[in-house]
Amino acid sequence: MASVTSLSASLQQRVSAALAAAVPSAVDADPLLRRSDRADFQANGVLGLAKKAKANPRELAGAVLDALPADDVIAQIEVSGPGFLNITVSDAAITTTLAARAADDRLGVPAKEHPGVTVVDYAQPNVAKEMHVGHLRSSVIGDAICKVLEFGGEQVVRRHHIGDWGTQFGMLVQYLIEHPHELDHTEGEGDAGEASMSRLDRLYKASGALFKSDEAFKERARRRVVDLQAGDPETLELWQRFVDESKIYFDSVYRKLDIEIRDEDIVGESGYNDMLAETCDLLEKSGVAVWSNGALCVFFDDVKGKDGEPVPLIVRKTDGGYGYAATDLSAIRNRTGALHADTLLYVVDVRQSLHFKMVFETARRAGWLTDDVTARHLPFGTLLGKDGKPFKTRAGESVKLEDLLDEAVQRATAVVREKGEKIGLTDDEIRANGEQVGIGAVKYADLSTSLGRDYVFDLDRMVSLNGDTSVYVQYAYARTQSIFRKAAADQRPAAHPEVALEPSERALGLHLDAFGDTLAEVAEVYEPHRLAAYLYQLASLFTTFYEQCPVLTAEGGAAQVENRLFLCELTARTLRQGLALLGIRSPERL
RNA sequence: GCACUCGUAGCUCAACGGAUAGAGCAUCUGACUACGGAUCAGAAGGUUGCAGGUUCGAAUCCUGCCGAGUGCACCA
Repeated sequence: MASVTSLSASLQQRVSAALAAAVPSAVDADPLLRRSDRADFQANGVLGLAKKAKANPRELAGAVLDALPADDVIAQIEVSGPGFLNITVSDAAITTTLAARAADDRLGVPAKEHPGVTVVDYAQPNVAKEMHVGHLRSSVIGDAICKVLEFGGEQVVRRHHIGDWGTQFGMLVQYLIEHPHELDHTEGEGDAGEASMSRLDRLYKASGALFKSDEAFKERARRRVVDLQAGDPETLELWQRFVDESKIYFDSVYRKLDIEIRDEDIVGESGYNDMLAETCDLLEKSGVAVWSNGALCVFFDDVKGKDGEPVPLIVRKTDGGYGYAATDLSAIRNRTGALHADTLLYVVDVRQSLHFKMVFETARRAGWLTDDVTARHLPFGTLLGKDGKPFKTRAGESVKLEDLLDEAVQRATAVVREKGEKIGLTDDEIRANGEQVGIGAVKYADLSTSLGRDYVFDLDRMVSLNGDTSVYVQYAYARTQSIFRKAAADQRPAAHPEVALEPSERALGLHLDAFGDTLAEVAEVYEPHRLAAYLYQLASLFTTFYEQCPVLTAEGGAAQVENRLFLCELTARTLRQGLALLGIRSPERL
């Protein structure tokens, strides 16, 4: 259980010290150490420093070089170009560092000594409604962020802010009262989630139609909303049936998506009902919110509408009802208060940016967000079809999430089967692989592009199993396992620092060493696509190594065989761990 | 109208102020009795929307244009 300092990090420290030795005023100067295509690493920091110290950059670089002698770790160091330092590390240093990683079950990745509490708000489907592609991104990205943060030692509280409250429940409950058996389960129904959804959908549509056509029903539905908000027990009980029924459905979709949603983490909009009145009260008394046209509002200097008039955040509506801002603000109070969060993350559609900006600002004015608390909206873009327009069915409806997942799995299974039969997989294995590959492909496509942008959802491409896809990464893992199955009993992984490394081994090794640094970066900026890029690169470096360096039949003798097996093993563990953090499985045979 | 986001290879996307802007797909050329080729090696492909500015150095920072998307009082 020992964390390992990466070669990059230790070089960073040493170059920094050398900079300080050369220029005493540069105690905290950043050496700007980066990977390089001209050596293993390059330090760019000398240039800026030379400017400040009014020194000749190349001379200064020379002075830094003198303060940084070659040793066990640094095989070579030279001044290049206008004043870059190119650094090459020794083979032995690479192998030794990797051996330390292999000896740790966390691959040498440190966990925070003083973890904070981060509340992540993600995966927020709506009760009584079908889940569509829009729910995919929040769920997949949120899940990956939670896992990466948790791995880094952070205490993560998941919150699924489901849409379980609002005026539409008046209509639904009233309809259920008048048609009491519409949510009853029938004997021997197949897919429980699907059955639940079809009941809810039927009821939603029927009640909606009645609401439009029947004035008397409309009126009864309105009165039912009042009962619901007043906490009438019978009404609440029926409302709860909708929530419970929906959870059966959510559960089945999330199981398919291979994302764990725990019941205690589902705290929907209704979960903050008890706080709404007080939230408004506090805002009004503190003067943060004021009454305008009968609504309780918060105004901002820089938020104006089309007519140039200021547009407020409405916490309480003219009819006395609470807007969703009241709910979001109450949730913040709960999260910073009762949950002691010091970071709040919201994995929510980019279209709600302005809303969150206003909510956070309001919370700051009210003192519910202090300087010690970070609140961040992590906005994701819209899914587009191949035509560059929002992803819809031909009929112009939003695509059901389940249909999309089913199709991905179906296509993946077809491809997996073709290969699987050649290598003798059973039918069950093929089916399992099809799910892991298909779902992985969908998740990877979502996680490999930067968050904020819209991205084109092209099932053909992501299940085509070529190029920058999860399957390529999964396949690299399967190959490592294949080597181990093939290895003789006396061929075991073992690090041999004395064995010289081929170029492709060095490249693989240096990249393996960067796993922890990459995770730290991802956790800091909340950008899972950096991890996806890292894993793709790792898989790519591995296949090059695999091609160029025979493992079991290495010519350098037993020590080289062991050392290469050792590289394979560390690669396998790193790939598997990295994919797991993205919520993607690693089949053993593919 | 105002605000936010974004314009990078034919297409889909990367790039923490650093050297020659990188991947994948598609195209072209090579390599298969294989530690399982779902692979690899290589080629070609760019005025980073345009114009200024800051800097030793800009896709990245600043300003102005052009273009696209999204949002803008009681739905969440």
